[in-house]
Formats: sequence, C-alpha cells, structure tokens
Amino acid sequence: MTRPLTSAERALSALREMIMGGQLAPGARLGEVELADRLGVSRTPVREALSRLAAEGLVQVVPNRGARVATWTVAELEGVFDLRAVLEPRLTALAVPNARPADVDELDALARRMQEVGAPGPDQDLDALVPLNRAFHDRLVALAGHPALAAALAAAIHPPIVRRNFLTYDEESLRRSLGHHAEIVAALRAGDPDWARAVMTSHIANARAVMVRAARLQTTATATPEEETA
Amino acid sequence: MTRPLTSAERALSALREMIMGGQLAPGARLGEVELADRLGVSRTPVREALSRLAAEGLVQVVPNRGARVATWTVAELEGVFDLRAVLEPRLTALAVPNARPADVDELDALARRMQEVGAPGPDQDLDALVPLNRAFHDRLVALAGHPALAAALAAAIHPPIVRRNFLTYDEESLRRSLGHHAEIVAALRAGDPDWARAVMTSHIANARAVMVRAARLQTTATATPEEETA
DNA sequence: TCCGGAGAAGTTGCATGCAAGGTAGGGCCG
DNA sequence: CGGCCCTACCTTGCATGCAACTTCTCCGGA
Repeated sequence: MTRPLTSAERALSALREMIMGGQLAPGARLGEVELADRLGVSRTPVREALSRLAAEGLVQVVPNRGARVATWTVAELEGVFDLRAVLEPRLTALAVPNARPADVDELDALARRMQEVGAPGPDQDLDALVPLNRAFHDRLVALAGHPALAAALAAAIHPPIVRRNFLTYDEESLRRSLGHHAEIVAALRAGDPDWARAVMTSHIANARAVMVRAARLQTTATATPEEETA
Repeated sequence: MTRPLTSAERALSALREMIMGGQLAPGARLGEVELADRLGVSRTPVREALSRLAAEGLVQVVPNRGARVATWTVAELEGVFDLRAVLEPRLTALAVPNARPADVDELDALARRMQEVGAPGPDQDLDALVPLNRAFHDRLVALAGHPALAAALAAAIHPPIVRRNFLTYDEESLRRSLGHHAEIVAALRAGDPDWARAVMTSHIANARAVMVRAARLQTTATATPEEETA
C-alpha cells in the first residue's frame, strides 16, 4: 500500500518530469508563484522542491534571484560520459550474478519492445523509447545492488540530459543502441560479466558520440540565450 | 566580495558541520523546532536545509515523522570504498597535468602539516587532521577539473563518514596514510599520473581497511539503537 | 542620443499560524 | 492482569503575510 504523497513530493516529481521531459527548456526561469499556481499548491512546497532539485543539479538557484533549469556545456557533457563510461560497465558486470531468470526476462521484454517502437517505419515512436530506456537502465542499476554506485551515477547523470534525446540519434546509432540492450540481455543470460561490461562500454561510447554531436549542433544553432518559461 | 549567506544556507552548513563533526550521532532525531531555536531562525529555513541534506543523503526524512541523521551499514560502507577506489585514483591522475607548482606547494604544505600534527607524541592532535585531510582531498578534486566526477564522488562519500575517523586509525595505518599524502605530492611534482594513481589506490585501500574494522567494532559494541539528540 | 538614477512593480526569503497526522499515556473492557 | 482504545499533546505540512532585495521603467541631465 502506497503512502499518500506530500504536496512537496508531488511538486518535486512533477518538476522533475517537466524538466526531464523537455517541457521546461534549459535556462528557463522557474518562478515560484507561477509554478505554485500551475501545480495547485502554495509556494512553500514549490520552494522545497526547487531546493532539492538544486541539490540534485537539475536546477540552479541564485539567492534572491530565483531558480532556472540547469544548463550545461559540451565540456560538462563530455565529463558526464567519461564518468558513465567508468561506472556503468562496472555496474552492469555487478548485475550479472544477481540477475534471476525472471529479471532477465523482464529486461528482455523491455529490449524487444524498444526494438519494436524504435524500428524505422510508420510505427516508429521515439518518444516511447525514453521511458523504456529509463526502465531498462534503472532495472539494471537495481540488479547491481550497489547503492553507493547508484547514487554516484545518479548525481552525475541528472544534471544533463540523456532523455528526450533519442530524437537526436541517427538511424545507425539508434540501431546500434537498441542492439546493445539486446546483447546485454544475452550476456546476462549467459552469466558472463565481462561480456556484459564490454557491451555497456560500447553502449556508452555510442551514446556519447551522438550526444556530443547533438550538443555541438545545438549550441551553435542557439547563439541566443533563450528566455522562455514554458 | 562574498555575498551574505541566507539563513537557509547557514542552517545547511551548520547542520552539515554538526553531522560531519560527530556532534549529531547517526540516528539522532532532528526536531525542527529544536534546531530552529538552536540556530536562531524559524522552522522554514531549517526545513529547507533538512530537505537538501536528505537529498545529499546525510539525513533521512520520513513524512510526518521527522528527520534523523542517516545511519549506514557495514555493507554500505564497503560499497562507498569500492567506489572511491574507482573514482579517486582516476581523479588523482587527472590532477597531475593540471597542477601548477604553486598548487603542488600548497598540497605539500598540507601534507607536511598533517605529518606534524599526526606524529605520535604529546603534540599529536588527531582532531586537527580532519580539516587538513579534507582540505588536501578537496584541493586534489579541484585540480582534477572534472565537475561530474567530483559530483559523483561527493554523492557517494557524503552519506557515510570519512571524517572524525582519524580517531580510529591505529598508529601504523595512520603513518601509512600520511605518507601517502606526501607521496602523492611527490608524484605530482614528478608529473607522473600513473604513480599518483597508484598511491591513491593504496591510500583508499588502507582507509577502507581501517574504516571497515572500526565500523565492525562499533556495530557490535552498540547493540542498543541509540536515541540521543545531542 | 545616451547614460545615470529614482521610483515602482515584481520576486524571493523568512516568520508565523493553523490544520492534519502521529505518538504516548491512562482508563476501560475482556 | 493483559490488551485495546480513546484522549491529549506534540510534530510536521502547508498557506499566508510582510519585509528585503532585484530589476525594469521612466525621466532628467549631459
């Protein structure tokens, strides 16, 4: 049975979703009253949520001057992928001995579903990939059973993006990426940590190449520091 | 010129210091009114500080039931050192090419000072080691110039301890630990990243052995779940 | 025309008050 | 005598109000 969430918690996850989902662009101003109105609560829980998001790195707060959705530079983005390249393969290897058949089946289902909705053609639905991808990686993190590693990874990944960015994958990279998921499932089934680790290393490298290219394009395209609220 | 801190920020760092400094024992209850009185502010900034500390993992908050200083198990502690063993040597290697002579001199001074106050004898002052040690490691983190890695490390290290724990070092381990600092300085001066990385690896392994042993003793000693506020 | 400053409008920071939820103690019933 | 429930107290969650700070605008002077 799930405990009724507090207003602050709802505000927190609502804001997180808005930012992660791209409805709130990086650099967008986050006025307390506006958010409070939109979420149907007072400023107090909104302030608490913003505070926590700032601690997570999703939001930047300057005292007396309000909060904005965090922005990042290409260098920061590369730093994040540096780190993912160290942590995630390790985490994947850890997951191997802990994965029970049921877990593997679940990951398998996610990987297959991603291949379906990601396949080029009229039924392709890139937006649907985002939650599936998150589910896949979250499941893997949970299987690793290493809270400290998970916390470190979360701290590093949150600030930037990783989401709504399947939009930026070119066809070949996307096919590679989806193939990696399936291959990780295979490695899990085979119980081979080294295999799993290697695939995840490739997976991150592939994602890194895509993201960095996209970020470069984006920053050159938007020379104007955008000032939008929604 | 430094901007005047807000009450919430002061509450945040005050609480962080109290927890890190050991004045607030793990598991200690953190009543909002009591803290507000002690810090001379209202409950609002205290709540904000607690919220952020919860995001950092230093305190645990249960809705409607208040906040407590976070506790950790031996397994969690080992997980943290696992992670440090991966991240900190890497970070140290990164610092090598960025260290200018002035930086090295500064680290050298810290390392020497630690050797002085840590030397066995009547002048030994283990409490003084804590801030020096933090300064040394923080300096190294800054030199690495890798914000994402720093964030990940901070996220992983915060929850547990690392501080006020020179108290638990036996004489030999302490001498080793202080020696490592000096050796890292030497590696920086020599401009040898591999050397620096290796020393840091040893440094973490040494600390890990000490901490895990101390944690084991502590948990067996305190079978009673302590319930102190100060 | 451009720069500087005074004023006003809008925001944030914090304190306080009230209501809801939780906890502890005592009395009642089995 | 033991267990349960009810009550009173305490704590947290949130809304609201006010003061301080920022920023935008408008006006006068160079």
